[in-house]
Amino acid sequence: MSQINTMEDFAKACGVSRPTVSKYFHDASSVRPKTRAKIEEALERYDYSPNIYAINQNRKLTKTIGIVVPHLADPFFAEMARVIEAKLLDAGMSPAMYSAYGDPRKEVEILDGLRAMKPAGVLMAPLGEISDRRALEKFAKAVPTIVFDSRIEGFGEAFIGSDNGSFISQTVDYLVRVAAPPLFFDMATPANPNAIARRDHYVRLMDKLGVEPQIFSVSGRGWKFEEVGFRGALDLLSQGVPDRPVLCSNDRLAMGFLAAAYEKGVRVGRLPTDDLQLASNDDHPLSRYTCPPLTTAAHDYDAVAGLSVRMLLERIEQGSPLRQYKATFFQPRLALRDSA
Amino acid sequence: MSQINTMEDFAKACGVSRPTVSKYFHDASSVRPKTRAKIEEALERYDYSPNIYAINQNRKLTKTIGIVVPHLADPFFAEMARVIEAKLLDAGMSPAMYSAYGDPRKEVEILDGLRAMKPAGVLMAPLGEISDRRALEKFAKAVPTIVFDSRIEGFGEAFIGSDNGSFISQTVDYLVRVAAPPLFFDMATPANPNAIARRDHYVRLMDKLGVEPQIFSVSGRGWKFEEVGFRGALDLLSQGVPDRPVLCSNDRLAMGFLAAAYEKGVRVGRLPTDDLQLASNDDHPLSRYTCPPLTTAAHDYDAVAGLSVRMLLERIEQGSPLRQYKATFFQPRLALRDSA
DNA sequence: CAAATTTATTTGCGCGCGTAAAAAATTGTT
DNA sequence: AACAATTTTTTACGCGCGCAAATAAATTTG
Repeated sequence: MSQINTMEDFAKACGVSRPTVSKYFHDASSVRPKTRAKIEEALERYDYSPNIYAINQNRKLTKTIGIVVPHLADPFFAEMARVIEAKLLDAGMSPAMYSAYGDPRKEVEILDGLRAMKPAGVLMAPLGEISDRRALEKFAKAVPTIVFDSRIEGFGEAFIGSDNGSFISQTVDYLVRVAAPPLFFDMATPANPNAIARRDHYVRLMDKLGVEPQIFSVSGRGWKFEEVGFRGALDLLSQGVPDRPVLCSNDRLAMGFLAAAYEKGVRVGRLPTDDLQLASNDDHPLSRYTCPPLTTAAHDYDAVAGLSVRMLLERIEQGSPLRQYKATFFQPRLALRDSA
Repeated sequence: MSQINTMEDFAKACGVSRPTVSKYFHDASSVRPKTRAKIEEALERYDYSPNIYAINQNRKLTKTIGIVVPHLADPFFAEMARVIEAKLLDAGMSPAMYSAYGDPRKEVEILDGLRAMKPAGVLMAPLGEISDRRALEKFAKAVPTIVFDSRIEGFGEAFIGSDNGSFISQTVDYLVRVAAPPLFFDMATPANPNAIARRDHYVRLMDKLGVEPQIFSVSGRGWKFEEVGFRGALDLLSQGVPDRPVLCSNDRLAMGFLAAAYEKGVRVGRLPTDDLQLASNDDHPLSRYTCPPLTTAAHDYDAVAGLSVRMLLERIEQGSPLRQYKATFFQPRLALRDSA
């Protein structure tokens, strides 16, 4: 045998029949140990690997799992995608990662491309308000889809995310204890449903406390949150230092805020000598290394990723859509650091 | 026609023959405008798309281009991958992104998987010293590979990156002008070839200046550079504030350093009232938002990504390996901010 | 050791499309 | 209108493997 190109060739080289080799590649433990040894021995010598295109053409169920996030250059989603990918690999699946990079048209293109790949399932965090809802729903009808982080009603067979209400109530409660009801700092027109929910919860919480909600909303679009936070904080601080703590909708805005405060000479921190207390949400991977380190409410990355993967795999194994839509919200954990 | 599943079905629905439809999908402009109109009209009504597995099985040359980076959760590589992906999409290719997440075994697995996909080519930033050199070289022999950012000798048909010497000489030169020859702060055993080159250049430069090189190397492995920088700086600063500026090998280490300085009450900045000047390299996406904003040498992200893509596409079109290995190094640009 | 059971082999069809060659139809040219 | 040049159709084979049914061999059981 000069050159091993097909499974036929390879089977001959092992002294085993082709269907048996096929079975082996589908599930190595499904053939007798002796046969398996023969195959794996030949595998060493010839480094043959089956043609994935021929395989996937004939299998109705691919081993591919799509991971779709709104923006991979956002460390939160990068970290999320990393954890999910690792868990999928552990389960023997082939993850394929895609990022819409903030563009809803790109999001649809990704789904189109994904559908052509006949994936076993998809784990997706949609862009949010700006997503093409109809396209997403149509996709989820054709491909088992579990949604994480950003919920869109009517899309996907299940949702796994974090409890925005709890984010806000934990951070607000802490700030109230150590200082006063905070000013809420966010983007005026956020695409992300979590951002919207957080603002709503803030208002509700202030109402409950009998305090007038005070919101500073920064205009701006896209995913340059640090820049938005920076501009907004510059604007806010030029009107004087707030007489109460500031709660940022998310850590990336808070980082921009910190940069602006630094530039303005406003000392952020929890000590009596500091000018302003600042808290935030998400526990962005870098929030421990800001100056000062951010007090923030932390996502349970691993729990969200873990349950998302488990639910998708169950759904796939089961072979039929989940009986009913189920939304799971994990509780954040307060990460007390020095900014508030 | 109840359901359009195959190209055969679709061709019938257009009133065109199957080979013509096939030709259309390969190159839409290769069929007569009238025929093209017929096909595109039917495309609207039936939203058929050819089976990618069947296509790729029969084509020797896939349109897939692999993008492989050492760690996607590092904003530098996330940004790099984003730009490269966009450029590939513009060129009509299908990018597939992979991250080794710092693990050399994973890097090899990615390449194995990639080879099975018969990609037209691959753009790769290898892990560096810890990479399985032999596996990489073997891969590059089978698949057109252009290497970017981290150079490994003997691997790939070309290299595009940034000029480490120029990084160091620009930052050092600036620090010498405004203060004094800097202390160099880096990781003791970096995997990345750029880190090694930067330290070498620093030593050479100090020699040229007739100054004793002073290096503070932090032990630590992996990709948690902020943490390493933080620990190292805590250690360094506990011995007293250096009497000269500090130059960090890269921005992520510098961010950790800044956090440590903040904790220690050491004021970093360029003003006379500050205690320490700190400069760095890379122009990490967040380095403008640190406190103080980092003075750093900036990669030309777009130039590196652009040339990498162009060279790979040329190589693919040409159909044969590049006549000779060519390494291109772009000049960094000094980003003067407030940390030094 | 024979029977029952598990596992492997043989055979052969089908997946959806690429592609080549020859024949037919369409278009452009004089 | 007649011819040449281009484009499309027809026909038919091949890609590498999944998968199913029948048969044969190996293993386990009594």
